[in-house]
Amino acid sequence: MSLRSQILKVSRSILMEDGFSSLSMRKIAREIDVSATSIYLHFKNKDHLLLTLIEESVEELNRKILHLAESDAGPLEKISKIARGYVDFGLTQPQIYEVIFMLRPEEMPRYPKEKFRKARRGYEVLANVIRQGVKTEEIVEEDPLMSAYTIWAQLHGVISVIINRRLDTRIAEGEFIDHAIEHIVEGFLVSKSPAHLTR
Amino acid sequence: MSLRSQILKVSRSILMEDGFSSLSMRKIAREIDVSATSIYLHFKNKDHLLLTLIEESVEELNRKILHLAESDAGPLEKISKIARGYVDFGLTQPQIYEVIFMLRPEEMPRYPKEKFRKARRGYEVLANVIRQGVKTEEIVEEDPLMSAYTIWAQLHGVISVIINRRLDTRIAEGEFIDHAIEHIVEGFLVSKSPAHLTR
DNA sequence: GAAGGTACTTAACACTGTTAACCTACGGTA
DNA sequence: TACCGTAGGTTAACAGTGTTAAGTACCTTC
Repeated sequence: MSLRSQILKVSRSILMEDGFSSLSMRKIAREIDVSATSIYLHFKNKDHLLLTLIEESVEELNRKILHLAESDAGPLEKISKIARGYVDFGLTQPQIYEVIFMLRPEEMPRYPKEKFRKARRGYEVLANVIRQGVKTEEIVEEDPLMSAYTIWAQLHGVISVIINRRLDTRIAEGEFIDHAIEHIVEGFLVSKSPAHLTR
Repeated sequence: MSLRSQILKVSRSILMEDGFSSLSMRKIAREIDVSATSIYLHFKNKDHLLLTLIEESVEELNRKILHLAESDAGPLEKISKIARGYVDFGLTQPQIYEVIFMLRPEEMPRYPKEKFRKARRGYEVLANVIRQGVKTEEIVEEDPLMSAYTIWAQLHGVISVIINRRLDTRIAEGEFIDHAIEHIVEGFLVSKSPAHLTR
């Protein structure tokens, strides 16, 4: 097992167990029993290490979303499924999700910016599902990309609130997620369908 | 001017100009021309300093939301106005908003937890506007608190996406905000109103 | 066997939050 | 007036952080 992949593995486990704030170069090195500076032989700096970690997770997430989009359900159901899949990913891997979202592209060197575009594929898929629904006239929406983005932003809000423990204790987490997804998906559809209903 | 209020003032300006990551105790002290340890005579630690900073901003935000809720508009319009007011706050004071949302209550000592409840007043106000709309039968919603929370989470997502510069370059920021707010508010209403329409 | 490169090390720099110990000037009291 | 305590600072230090420069072993190729 190469040192590079050991670094990634250990980083991931520290992230999972102790969270982002206690992930340090020296701690990673200590757990592999190697000097901290060795990490710099395999990664330019800490940000690039995190970026690599992110890339793997984003690819996993994209595969998951693509899989959900390829199921033979109607567009509406697909959107619901994708929404739930996205929320699930965020909640089962909160530390990874946190890092994905916390890392700032503009604070990074030039070329990794390209890599951030990979993360966009997720809502390209969502936009395509919406376009598909527009074709079959199940959805009325003049700007699918904008809608995909809006849905995604709202889902991010839901995940973020839960991860950051800002959810009111009076509100049950599961119920909140259900309510929010229903709200996001239905809302986006029905808001465009008065013409549809009055037909 | 007391040292305590000088610390708060300088902290706020560093936060505004250089962002959260470059706000350090030594930097604050340097700008006031005082030793770094002096800060600890007025604040228990960095978290408590940030907490004080947050408290002031949260109170400002609450006043703003309360003011919008007290205008003599209909419940629907009020919800839109509150939504826009909240987004405006997040976008005009991104560093403050970031700190408000990044600071983790569970990583803080016991008593400041109480202070985090202040932040909740914002959606208590929103929940009351919804309840008011339910009374006048302009809104159909069986769980106003849950809805207020859902709206708030979604708005947070919108702000968060913009602040973290995750907005696709193909999408105009202003349009995105309009679309999202419309989506959040309309969606939440219309999704409950098929019974209303088919009456 | 000498040269060169690869993969690592140690030492160091400039930061970070935070604590302990010390100092000093002011106010109240014996 | 002399003492004492406290309020409000100070300096020195600890343990941690990311990162860089220089040095060292070993392995391959000429």
